[in-house]
Formats: sequence, C-alpha cells, structure tokens
Amino acid sequence: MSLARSLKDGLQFHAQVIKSGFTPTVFTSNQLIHLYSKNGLIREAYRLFDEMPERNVYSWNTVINAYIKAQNLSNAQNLFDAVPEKDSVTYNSLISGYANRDGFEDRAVRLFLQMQNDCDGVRRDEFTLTTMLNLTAKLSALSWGQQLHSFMLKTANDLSGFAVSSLIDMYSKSGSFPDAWTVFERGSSSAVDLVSKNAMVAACCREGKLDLAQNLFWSKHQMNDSVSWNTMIAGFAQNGQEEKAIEMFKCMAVEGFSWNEHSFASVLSAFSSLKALKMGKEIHSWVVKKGIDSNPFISSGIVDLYSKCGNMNYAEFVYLKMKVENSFAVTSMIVGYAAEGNMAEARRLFDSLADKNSVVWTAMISGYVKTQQSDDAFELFRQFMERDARDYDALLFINLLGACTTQAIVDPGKQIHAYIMKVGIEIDEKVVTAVVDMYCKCGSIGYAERIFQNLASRDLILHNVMIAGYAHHGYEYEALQLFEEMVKRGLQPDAVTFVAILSACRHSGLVEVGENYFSSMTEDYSILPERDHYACMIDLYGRANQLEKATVFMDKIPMELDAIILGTFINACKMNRNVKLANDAEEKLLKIEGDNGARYVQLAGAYASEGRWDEMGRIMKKMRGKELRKHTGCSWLQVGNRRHTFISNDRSHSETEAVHAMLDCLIQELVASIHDEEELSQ
DNA sequence: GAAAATCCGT
Repeated sequence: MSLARSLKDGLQFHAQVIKSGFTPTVFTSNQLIHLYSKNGLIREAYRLFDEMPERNVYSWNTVINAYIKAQNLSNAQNLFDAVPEKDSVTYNSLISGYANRDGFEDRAVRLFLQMQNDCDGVRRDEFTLTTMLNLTAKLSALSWGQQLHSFMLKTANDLSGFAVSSLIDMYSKSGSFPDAWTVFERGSSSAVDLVSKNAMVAACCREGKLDLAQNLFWSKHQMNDSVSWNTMIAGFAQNGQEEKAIEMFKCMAVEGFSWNEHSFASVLSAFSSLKALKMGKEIHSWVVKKGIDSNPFISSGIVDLYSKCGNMNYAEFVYLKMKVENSFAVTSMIVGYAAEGNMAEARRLFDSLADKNSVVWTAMISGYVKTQQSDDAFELFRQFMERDARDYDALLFINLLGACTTQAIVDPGKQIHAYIMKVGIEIDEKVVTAVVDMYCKCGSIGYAERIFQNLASRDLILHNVMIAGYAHHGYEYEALQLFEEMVKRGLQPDAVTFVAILSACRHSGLVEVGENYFSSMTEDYSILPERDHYACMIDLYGRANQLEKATVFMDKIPMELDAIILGTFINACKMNRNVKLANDAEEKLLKIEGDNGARYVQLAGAYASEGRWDEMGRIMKKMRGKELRKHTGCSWLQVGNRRHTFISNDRSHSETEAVHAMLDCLIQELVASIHDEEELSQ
C-alpha cells in the first residue's frame, strides 16, 4: 500500500481500500485522517476514525487535532475525555487549542496543572512549555512566564530554538525587554536561530529601539526569511517611520521574497498614516488580484486607508463586502466620519456593532468631544461606565478630560477622576497630566496642586501644566517658585515652560522679571523665542501701560508678524487707548487675514472701547460680504446635571419667558435701589 | 513509519 501524499491520491487510495474489502492498518488510517483534516474535511476525518475497528493513541490525537483545527473545541474536549491512554501530545494539543481561543485561556491553565498530577501522569515536555509561554505572553502574565522559565532551566528545556524564541517573545510582550535580550544573548552563543533572531528584532521594534532592530536584522542577513522582512516593515510602520517601512517593503521584493498578508497589512497601515491614497489604492488592487482581500487584517486596513483619506464612500463599500463584523474597520470609519463632523453616521456604525471593544468606545466618545458635542460624549461615557467589561484606553480619559478643560466644567471632570481611581486603572503619566490640567483650567487649582504634590515622579510636561495653572490663577509667585524648583531638580525647561512663565509675569505686571526670563530663555537654555513668547511680551508691556516698549519690542521681532502678534498688539493699543497705532497695525493685520471675521470683530471692539463709533462702522462695513464665521461666545449655567447655554439675544431656551420675567424683576429691584440711594444722597 | 510547540499584520 502506497503512502497518500495529495488529497486526490488519498481519496483514490481510500476508494480502492473500500472496493477491495481490505481493512487498512491503523497506521494507514491515521495518515488518511490527517490528510482529510489538513484539507478541511473534518466529517470525513471523523467518519474514518469512527469506523476504525481498533485505534491507537495516534488515532485519537490526530482526530482531536482535526477538531481543534476546525475550531470545534467542545468535540475535541469530548474526545479528549474518552481517550483511554493519553500521552503528552493529547494534552499539548488541547492546551494549545484553549490557549489560542479568546476566553478559554483558564482551561489551558487548568489542563497544564492537571496533566502531571492526573492519574495519567503525563510529563510536561518542551511542547507543553512553549505553548504555555505563548499563553503567558498573550496574557502579559510576567510572573507565570518567569516560573515557566525556571522550570525550563531545571529540566534543561531552555536551549532549543523553540524555547529561546518563545522566551524572548514572552519577556518582550510582558514588558521585560532586558530579560528578552539576556535570553537571546545566551541562546545565540553557539549558533543563531533565525526564529529567535526574528523574535528579538520584533522585541526591539516593540520597544521603539529601531536602530538596534536594524543592526540585528542586517547581521547574518543571509539567513533572513520573509518573516524577518515583515518584522522590519511592521516595526517602521508602527514607530512613525512610514517611508522606511515602504522602502523595506519594496526592498523585500527586490531581494526575492514574495509579499504575503503580513507585508500588505503593514504597508497598508504606512500608506494610511501618510494618507497616500494613490499608493494605497495600488495595494488595494494588488490584494484583490491575489485574492487575499478577504483577510480581516487586509480588508480593515483598506477601510482604514479610505477613512483616513476622507473617502468614506469607498470605506463603506469595502466594509459592506466584509462578511463578518469587524470592530477595527468600524473604528476607522467612526474616526473618519467624526473627522468630517458626521456624527450621525458614526453613531449608526457604533450602534451596529454587537461586540464593542474599548477602542470603539474611545473612538465614538472622542468623536463627540472633537465635534464639541460634549453632552453626547458624557452621556455615552455614562453608558461606558455601566458595562461589565473592564478594559480601558487611556486616550478616552485624556479626551474626556480635555472636553472638561475646554468647557471649564469641573463636575464631569471630577467624575472621570473618581472613576479612574475607583476602577484602579494603572495611572498613566499622560492621564495624570490631563487630570491636573483639567483641575487647573476648571478653576480648582487646589485639587491640581494636591495631586501634583503627591506624585512620585513629575516630568517636564506635568510641570508645564502646573506652572501654567498657577499663572492663570494669578499665583505668579507659586509659578515662578515652581519653575526654580524644577530647574534645581535638573529638569530642562522647554519653550512651553517659558510661555507659562511669561504668562505669569504678564498677568501680574512683572515687567522686569518677564524681561529677565525672556532673555534667560535664549541665553541660559538656548531656546529660540516663538510667536507665543513674543505675543506674551507685547501683552506684558501693554498691560503695564508701556505701549512704547511694546512698539520697540515689536520692531525687533526677527520673524514675520502674524495675526497672533498683531492681534495682541492691537489689544495692547486698545488697553492704552491709542487709535493711531491700532490703525497701523490694523492695516497690516487685514492684509494677512482679510478673510478672518474674528479679526474684524476684534478691531471693531478696539475702536468701540475708544468710543470711535465711526471707525467701528468703517470696520463693520469692510466686514460685510466676507464670510464671518466667528464662534459665538456663550455663557452657561449648570443646574443639576444639565448645562444651559446662552448667547446674546438668545430666546431659544424652553423656559425663556420665565427667565426673562425673573430678569425683569431683578432689573426693577436694581433700578429701585439705585433710586433710593440717589434720594438718600440728595 | 504517524500526532502537538516558536517569530511578522489593525
């Protein structure tokens, strides 16, 4: 009897066996079961197994693996339970099945614990250990990984390529890069194993150490395979070096390696980041031709490309062709719709998802934040807090806190802060900074200060936020003191720090102090002043009634005067009631920003303050016909959970009549009391 | 003589 190599041979062979009435040997049947399983013919594989008059442990293992391959873990488990004599392969197969299935990881662990204690007394071998390492890497369970590692050392199972590469991967994915490196160094003391090298290159990329990754990649580069290339392409793409990723992608083909799903997925993400629609489209057509456009990584990559390029029609078209729900593609589209302000479409997609991960929630809520629909953002966040799952995206909190900050509403900010503490999220530096910033900008400088002072480590950005917070609240002394402390601790201030410091000075009229810091900035810290610093200085002089100094200062600014600087200067003129200088600056400003309605309003305001109604009328006339899309300034009141916003002459509130009746009442009382006082003084 | 494990893509 000959060995069946292809499926066709196998089927022919099987038919002959049945016709001839022979009973194949157990060995031959096992081979056939494996062949059927490899070709996805699970029913045929099982029938053959079922009809075997006698079976050995190979038969059981093969058919169990057939079910695992077909994703049918319950049948695999039933067969596992029925195996008369299990060996390590029986255990390893099912452990691997559970380890790779989301939500069933605990069963893998239980089987691992049971295998050596069970009546079967099956020994854990290298297969068991590498599978378990894979699982702990997936769960980022460093302490389990370490225990497995020491077990491997004890049983001398730590030296093969399988062991070394799994260990590198485990340490890297558990956030312990130095240990990964140690394992790699020790493992490659004799001969370098390619898979281990690839795992180490990937670990370097994960860590952002791209130079190290490249050195490794090019050392012994004769042995590189397509995985090595894909690793580098992905590494560049994930670390913001899209051009290099594309270069490697091209180079890979030149070197004779063919592109696969991994290569396409990575280069697609590079093109998306660059919004390179044309090149992206080429990849699109290429993958369609190759027939791999149904791969979920590829198809969602294409959806992401079109979404990032603002082509939502194409994105929808590609998404509709996908047969299964894909939260990654939906996230891309939500972000895409949010970017064009179409939150209704974004919400439709969000609601269409049966299974929402934290990234989708973050995208949707952040979309509301970005389109300034903060009521919707907070409402959705309330629903987010009520769900059972406990996974988070730090970006969600940063964006929501940002919404509180721009609206200066502290209560929702406090709720977010409380929620962060309640669920015990590992406090990310960026999140803490956002919390401090929120309290600063919402007027709760005391809270901000307390959090700031209790932090063990404080970086530059946090200091900048706190100094700016003090400055905005008129605590110039605290701002300057914190600056000095920061410098004493060895933190180098940056351009942002000086904006905050100069702001502190201008708010309290500390002209000389401000001048000193301004020159110290360049002389002591080699930071070139930017637009904001110049504007700060002009404002500083303006507020201190030193318009002449402002004018002299402005003449020395070595960059082109832009709207911010001129606007600030006009404000300074306004404060010093100097219409002549304002006029000159106005001409310059209108040349730069003739279309910006806000500037006209600012100018008109400057003249109105002077009582120059004719001038104001002139400006208003110039304004007419231009598109004036100034954001309307509004006032708001928080009553209970609702915030009520008002603009001037606003009668849209549902209780506007009652509000105005009350207002009339108050005005009358005010007028009456003024009359009383006048009568008294006479 | 046969069965199980490692690295790369949202």
